[in-house]
Amino acid sequence: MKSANANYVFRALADPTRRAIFEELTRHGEQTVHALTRYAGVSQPAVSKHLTVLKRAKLVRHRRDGRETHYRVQPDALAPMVDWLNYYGAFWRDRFDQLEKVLERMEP
Amino acid sequence: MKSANANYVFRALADPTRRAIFEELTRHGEQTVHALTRYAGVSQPAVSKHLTVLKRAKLVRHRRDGRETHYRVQPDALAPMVDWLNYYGAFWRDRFDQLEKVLERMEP
DNA sequence: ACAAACCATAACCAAACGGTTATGGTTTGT
DNA sequence: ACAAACCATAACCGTTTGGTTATGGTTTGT
Repeated sequence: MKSANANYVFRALADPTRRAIFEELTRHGEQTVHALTRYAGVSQPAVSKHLTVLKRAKLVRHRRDGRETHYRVQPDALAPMVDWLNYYGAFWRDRFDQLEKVLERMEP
Repeated sequence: MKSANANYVFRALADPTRRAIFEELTRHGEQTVHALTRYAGVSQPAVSKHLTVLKRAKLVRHRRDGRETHYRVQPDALAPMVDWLNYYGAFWRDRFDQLEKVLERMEP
């Protein structure tokens, strides 16, 4: 099995700027490269390159609309990392701690 | 909050060789550098350096015993990554998919 | 006592990385 | 029609990274 994508996902999220972009897209939804550039604190080409890396990992999708390109997260792409943690990382006790948090969020 | 360790954890696990070492230690328990070197397919100094990076992220601990050093995983150190996934990654719908897997594994 | 085993560190190297500025292609507004 | 806005790509650059070989310090076995 050993999804070749797992590598891309782990690599993509290793960089803090890339994580910040992903986090921003998660919190505030779809955004243009321009908006992300203002947020990220680096140049526009740098943001474009980061988005390319995130795209390679399928962590984001893009949608062109005229002269602007909107990016949004594709959270399913985190599956390899989640699976990896299920397997090698988290033990049952931790899992259940997380489950409690999840349930708390469901019925506040 | 923003644990500075999260960076180290994400970075450490970005490299496939390092992930392989961590996986090996998780599956087969504590091992010497020599054993890990045979497994990893790179030179012994390379393994030592990888172990240093994993140590920096607190993903492994070492225990000296005579001339050999035994390494073992410290899975708690994965907490920042688990937290991150809880927060930015998986939403509760996905969580339930995972939960099913967890339950399947619990009672086979 | 001595040779061999185990490991970490140093020194070095090519390649990858993350950033920059420059440029060009579309698209939009006037 | 034209200038400006938006984005991607190219070209470039210093630093980091992942690997190597060389070396030296402990520890073990004989």
